[in-house]
Amino acid sequence: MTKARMQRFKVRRMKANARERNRMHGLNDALESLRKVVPCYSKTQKLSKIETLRLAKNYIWALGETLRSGKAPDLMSFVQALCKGLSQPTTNLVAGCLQLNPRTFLPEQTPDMPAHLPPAGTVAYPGHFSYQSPGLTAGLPSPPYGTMEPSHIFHQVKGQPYGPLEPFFDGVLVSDGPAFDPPLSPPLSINGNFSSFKHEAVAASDYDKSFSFSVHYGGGGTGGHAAIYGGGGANPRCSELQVDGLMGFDGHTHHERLMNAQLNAIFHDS
DNA sequence: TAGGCCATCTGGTCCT
DNA sequence: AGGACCAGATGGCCTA
Repeated sequence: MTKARMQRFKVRRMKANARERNRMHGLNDALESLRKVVPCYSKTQKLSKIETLRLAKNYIWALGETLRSGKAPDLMSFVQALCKGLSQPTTNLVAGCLQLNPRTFLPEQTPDMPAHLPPAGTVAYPGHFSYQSPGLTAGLPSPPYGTMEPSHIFHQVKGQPYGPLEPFFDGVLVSDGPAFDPPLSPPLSINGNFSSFKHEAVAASDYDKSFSFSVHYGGGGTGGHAAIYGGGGANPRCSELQVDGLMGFDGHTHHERLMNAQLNAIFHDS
C-alpha cells in the first residue's frame, strides 16, 4: 500500500470511527430517554442498558395486560410483572423505588396470600415469580434507590394523601425506609397512567371493585404462557384504545370495541 | 481479583 | 463510493 493510499485509509477510518461514536451516542441518548420514562429512574443508580430494556419491556407488557383485562392490578402483581427477568440489584431497585416491604414482595413469604390459586375471575400473571431475589428476603437493599413515592403511585387521586389504594397496601408500603432521592420517574401507576389520560381519578370504591389482578404461582410453564398470550395474540392491543385521543387506531374488531367500552366504563367517570 | 458494564475501534455486510 | 448497521475485540472503570 502506498503512502497516499494508507493516508486515505486512515482518514476514512477516522471518519467512520467518528460516525460510529455519534451513532452510539445517539443510541445512548435514546436509552437515557427510555430510562426516564420507565419506573425507577435514579440519578445515583443508573440502570444498565440491558436492564433498562428489560424493565421497559416488562412495563409495556404489564400496562398492556392491564388494558387488555380492563382491570386495575394490585401493586405487588404489577411490580412482580415489572421485575420478571431482571437482575437482583434491579429487582431490589424496583422494590426500593416503590418502597415495598420485601417480605410481602415475594409470594412464598406472604402467608396470607394464596400461594397457588389465583382468586376466581382474576387475571393471572403467569411466570412472574420465576425470579426470586435472595436479596429481597433479607430486607431492603442499601440505598441509594430511585424513588416512586406512594403519593406518586396514586398521585392523581383527589383528597387522598396516598390515594384510595393505599389501604390495600398496608404492610406493603414501607413507611420508615431509608432516605430516597426525590422522585424522578413519571408516576408508576396503572391508575396514574390512566388518570393521566383522563385527568380524573376513579373513586376508591371503584378501585375496590376493579382490583382483580392476581398472580399465578407455581413457576409458570407453557400452560401459563398460553394463558398470557392466548386469545388471539400476544399483544393486548392497547393501541386500539381511544383514551383522550392519545391512542387511536382504525380497524377495531368487535371485541376491541367491547374492550374499549369496558375500559371507558372503568376509567372514566361513572 | 474477578466479573459486570461501558466506550471505542475495527472489519464485514448491506443499501443507496 | 460512502454511509448505516452490526458484532467481535479490547481496555478502562467500578464494585463485591
